Amino acid sequence: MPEIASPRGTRDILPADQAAYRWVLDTHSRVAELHAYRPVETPIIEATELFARAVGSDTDIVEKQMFTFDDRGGRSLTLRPEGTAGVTRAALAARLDQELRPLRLHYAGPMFRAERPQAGRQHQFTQLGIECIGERSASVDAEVVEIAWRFFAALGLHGVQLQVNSLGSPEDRARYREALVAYYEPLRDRLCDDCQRRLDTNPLRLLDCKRDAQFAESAPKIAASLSRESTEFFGRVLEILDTAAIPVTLNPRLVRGLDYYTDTVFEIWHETLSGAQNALGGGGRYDGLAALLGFAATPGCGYALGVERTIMVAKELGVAPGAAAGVDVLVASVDPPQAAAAARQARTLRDAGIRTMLDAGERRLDRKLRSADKAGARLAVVVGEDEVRDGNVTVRDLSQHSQQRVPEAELAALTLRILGMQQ
RNA sequence: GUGGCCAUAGCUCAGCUGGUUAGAGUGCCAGGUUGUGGCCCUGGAGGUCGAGGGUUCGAAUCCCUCUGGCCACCCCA
Repeated sequence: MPEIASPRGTRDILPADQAAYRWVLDTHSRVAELHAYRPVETPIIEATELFARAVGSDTDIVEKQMFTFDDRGGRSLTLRPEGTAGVTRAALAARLDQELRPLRLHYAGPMFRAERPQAGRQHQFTQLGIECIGERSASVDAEVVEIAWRFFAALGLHGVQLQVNSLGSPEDRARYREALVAYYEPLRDRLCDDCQRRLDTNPLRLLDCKRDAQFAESAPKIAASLSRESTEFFGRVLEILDTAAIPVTLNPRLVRGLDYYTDTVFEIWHETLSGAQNALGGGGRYDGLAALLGFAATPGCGYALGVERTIMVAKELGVAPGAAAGVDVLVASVDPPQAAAAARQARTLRDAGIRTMLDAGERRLDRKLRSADKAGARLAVVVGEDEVRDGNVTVRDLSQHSQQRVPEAELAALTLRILGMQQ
């Protein structure tokens, strides 16, 4: 019988990988909370309708990338492909925006998309992000971009590049859409199959088609379709970012894949990611989202970043932490009769808050010490016949090659002192 | 979803044009040391050669299907 493997496009996050994940997640929580964002968690499954309405039924995500199934009552559920729709639903359903406005939230967790997997693209991946809900202001947009920027700075990730654009209001987008259709319609026969379809379903996406890039060059620019309000709004966002010394690249062709975006949109790119998946994340303003979900119109702005891609880049740059030792002290018995005594010493150390591994098996002492090394323990406590007879323990410093025998009553205090921990 | 490359011990890989019981390094376990690690020596375990089917006297090797990984496209995290 063949062994059971993890499903296609999924990965186990094994102990050796945990340090890097925690580093990224903890750093993000810290940076977000430094900006007064509070943590929130939402279900991994949501009503399919949530994403159909929020993300847009003509988007790739909803068209072909969702894991959707019926529950026993025949209701259609979907494994969340992104976080903003769920967080917005949760916040507005709980009326949190009526307690505090704007509402600042951060989150992290697994997301699911059924694309063909490859490096940096999995069926299940981890995303973290923030949402600022309830205020339309340039200052909020700049804050959101700045938090992303500061997050990567906190990780020591150099070389991130901010791509920024404005899509304007829904009306602006509609106008721009018309302009694009008017421009592309005469060219229809010369467009690729995908683009011919996009022309009818989602003309904005024509812009980032690589095959038809030649036409995009002279296509109408979105800036020309922006209302005065949106133009000024975007101008203020850029101004604040400039004041904050956050370098941005204006990219008029940047069109985010999700329908709910309005006005400011941005992506974060890194050159070390292979060309196809060069985005660490992206975000923007979504003033129309709440209404799409059936709530009172409520503006919002946020971003989402890929944890696995961030770790890939961090490893590439050599700034990711390696596997962390999971133990401080190994307590080893010498012969079987000392097993109980060794267990007692281990309990003493654990009561003092020291990560302690007990090895009271029947292996030879030298093998036990070898394991202690491998596990990354800094100290070994040897419990043999003599120690038990005299009420002592031998405390060996594995890096100093030195050891001392002390009364067992002093074990915890001595260990804490050597480890540099507070009593 | 479309196209291409790939799949041999836990890991990194050998295995010539199909020919007996599939190898190495490393890791793991044990012995060398009546109780002291990172080195060394010796031995051992570990593979239905990704899975299933086919061709053949004979398949890790050739063919088909499936599964999975990688790459490109699409798009994004």
